[in-house]
Amino acid sequence: MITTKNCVIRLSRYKNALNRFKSLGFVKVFSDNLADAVGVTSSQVRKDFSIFGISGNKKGGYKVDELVEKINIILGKNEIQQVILVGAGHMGKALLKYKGFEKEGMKIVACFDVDPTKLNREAQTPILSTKEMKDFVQSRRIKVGIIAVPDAAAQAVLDQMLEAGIKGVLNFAPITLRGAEDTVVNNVNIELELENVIYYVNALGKASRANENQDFKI
Amino acid sequence: MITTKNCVIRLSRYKNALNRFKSLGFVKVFSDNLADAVGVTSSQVRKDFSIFGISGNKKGGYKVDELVEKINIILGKNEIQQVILVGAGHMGKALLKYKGFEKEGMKIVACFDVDPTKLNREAQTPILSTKEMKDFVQSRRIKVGIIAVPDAAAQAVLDQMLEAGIKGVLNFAPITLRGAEDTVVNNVNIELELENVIYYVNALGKASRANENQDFKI
DNA sequence: TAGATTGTTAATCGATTAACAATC
DNA sequence: TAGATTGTTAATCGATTAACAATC
Repeated sequence: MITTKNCVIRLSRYKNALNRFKSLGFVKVFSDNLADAVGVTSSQVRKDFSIFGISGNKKGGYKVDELVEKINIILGKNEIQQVILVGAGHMGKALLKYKGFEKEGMKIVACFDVDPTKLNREAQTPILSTKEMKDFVQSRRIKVGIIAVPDAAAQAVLDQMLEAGIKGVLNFAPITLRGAEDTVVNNVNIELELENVIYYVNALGKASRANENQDFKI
Repeated sequence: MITTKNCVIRLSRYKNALNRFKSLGFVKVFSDNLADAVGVTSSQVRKDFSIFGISGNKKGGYKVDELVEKINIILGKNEIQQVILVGAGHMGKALLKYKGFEKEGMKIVACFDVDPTKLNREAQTPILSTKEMKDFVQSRRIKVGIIAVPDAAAQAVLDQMLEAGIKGVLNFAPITLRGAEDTVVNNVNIELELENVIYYVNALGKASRANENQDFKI
């Protein structure tokens, strides 16, 4: 099975679009509907589905319920995914309180921090000492973690997580981390994303001032 | 000038790597050094630079200071970029307190929320009523904003921002927003990013259990 | 100079799209 | 059936990489 990063991300987007279709009462959808909703071509939709072995009905489109179910299985959403979080700073706390994860079947089961003043074992999601992380991860066989620590600490935290048995990491520290062979690290660099927006705003501004829009492609 | 999304993002990464090289005392770097630091090929580095009209010295590599300066100008980092934030919930507050933006010459100058209990005009970064947004944006000619509101409110907030004159938006609401012709919307969907990590962890797990690693490409 | 590195062109690679046979 | 839609193959498009002349 050859998959590409983009096509997994699109699968998540199809799922989100399908849930919206479902709440609108749709029972079946065509590749065209999904394409419009996600902003891709219908060829792309059918191609993506064929990569993951998802098939619909010739002429009949796809049944929304079945399709959501198939995608959820592929994305591992048929069971609740337990995730740990390292870093109880501003970003970490925001993630802890974020409702979106549970809605999507992902649950932060514990948070870890090196700062003793931040610990709180009684909280709904306990904030524990980073020293306890390895035991916690191993006893619960947790495979996924989130890093929300300052950049200077991020690499060391990643090393500790991988050593504890974590296989996949979502990193919010503004430094590109790279994992080992059989692990995944997904870097979300907020500064960089904002920088990117600023670049295009300036580029668009220059383009419109010079009437050269056609030279810009975003 | 034909540019691609990826090549602007790489430009930010080069800049970050260069700052690290600088702090290590490097005066000049070669395309090879940057390639290693960012995880691309040296061809890619030189190609990217040529797209942006950045040139170095044949044989002599690139002078770190000059290169950083050139990249900063391209990315619009030669002056402080004023940004507004809409949404003073958990994520919004975390972004307000986030130190990384100012370090990178980007400053959140005001936050807006519809909830009157959240307003705080005296805070270091004032939290104002969303009703005041348009005036604020127009009088200060602000072009960039961040959305950190629940998904159900996101589209309406985007419309208000564009109407006020905002040209570029970084959206953290878990719904893909699309802007108008001459605007940029960059969607950062945290749920989707975590979902993506989970997919690959499961895929790697399956691959290693089945000894089929060669069938997976990430 | 000889060796090394840039800048750019051509080749390769991969991802997207168009087209269409199969078929309901 | 006729019309419409899937699933897949082939064509296209764009991005990355390799190669190398220029040159310091």
